[in-house]
Amino acid sequence: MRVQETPHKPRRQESNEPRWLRPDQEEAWISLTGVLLKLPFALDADLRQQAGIGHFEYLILSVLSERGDHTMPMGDLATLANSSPSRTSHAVSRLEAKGWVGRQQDALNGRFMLVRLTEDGFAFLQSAAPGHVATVQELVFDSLDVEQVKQLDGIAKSILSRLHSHGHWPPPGTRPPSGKDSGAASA
Amino acid sequence: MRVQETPHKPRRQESNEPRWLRPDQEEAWISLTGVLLKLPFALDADLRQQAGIGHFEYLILSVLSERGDHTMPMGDLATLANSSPSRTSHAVSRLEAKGWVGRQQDALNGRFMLVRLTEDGFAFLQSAAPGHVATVQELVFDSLDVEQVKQLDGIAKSILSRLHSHGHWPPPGTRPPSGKDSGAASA
DNA sequence: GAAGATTGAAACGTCAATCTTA
DNA sequence: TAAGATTGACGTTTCAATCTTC
Repeated sequence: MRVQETPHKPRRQESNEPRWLRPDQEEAWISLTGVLLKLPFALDADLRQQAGIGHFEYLILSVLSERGDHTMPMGDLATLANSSPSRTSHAVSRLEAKGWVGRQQDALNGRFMLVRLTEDGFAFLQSAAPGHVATVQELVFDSLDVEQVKQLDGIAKSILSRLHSHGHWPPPGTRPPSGKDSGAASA
Repeated sequence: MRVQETPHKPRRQESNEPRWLRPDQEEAWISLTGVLLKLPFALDADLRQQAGIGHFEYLILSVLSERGDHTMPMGDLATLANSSPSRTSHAVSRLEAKGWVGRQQDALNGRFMLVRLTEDGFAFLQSAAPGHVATVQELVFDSLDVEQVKQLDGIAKSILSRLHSHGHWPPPGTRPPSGKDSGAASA
């Protein structure tokens, strides 16, 4: 960003005046951009090295593991993993090839595809989790005090809320989540 | 995420006890993960639709435009764009194909490759900037008060600082930035 | 026909290997 | 031989088109 493209708050656009960023917003935006580009890379690299799996695939296993029966319909999985149906389906295919998840049609409604975490998948997750949690602690939380953690949560939730209400999410091809699960994977 | 893989703060690892996340950290982490996955997608999609260019390529043009001569060595560009030399080189090639940047060897030291924003590239940037800035305002800053902007900047800078000091950045193949430009693209 | 999910091709990012200049 | 940069192959993500079930 350097979002304002600042070189010149150029000649105002003839028609309607653009709203440039305030200096403090500008600075925060540059910092945020750094996090947006670097942190996912670091998480991915670390996880891939420690566990041979990407951040997003890990997230899928993690989401599944939180269900009592370790099973969830594809669409809900996509929503909770903050992703598109397509991306989720591809990732599930990869995980299936490793034997860590299985697919089966929903017996009650054949349109739903149920994704299930296998025992091997669960065992893998258990082995990978401590290392990943340690990395998250080290990279994100060790440097934040209790107050900042609360602030971070509030700020992130504000942004996510805007994203949804202004139609920048979800991506095309997504169905409205079933039940009360709207918005962020926030619980 | 759901980083703790919470299903079970399982039997503690035999050797050394993993540090799970506190509940407030857990919640903040889920929120942050949502931002990490959704915001870049939204920025990319919006920019690609409004201007036919990706977020990262836009960032490159933007960084170049801030130099008085609209020119910068490849390595510095990579650092300021929060990226790897390889990714930056690929992106510059794409921009070059569009005629928006040019490459030329540094006359004084032939190892450096100077990247220059062309007039067409600058004109494009000027046309794309207002729309992009408006999106950033809408998605990120419209919902944050002055206090939160300051908090966000502090939190992001803390995370970036950790990333660097713990060796999770920069990516392999990067040279130490020239001069005082270490760390985040923070100004 | 609409909802849910998948597929394949194209675009992008990463990694390791290579090339060039100093 | 080291620094800076590039290249190509490979893996992942996106987008649009398709398939299946209701």
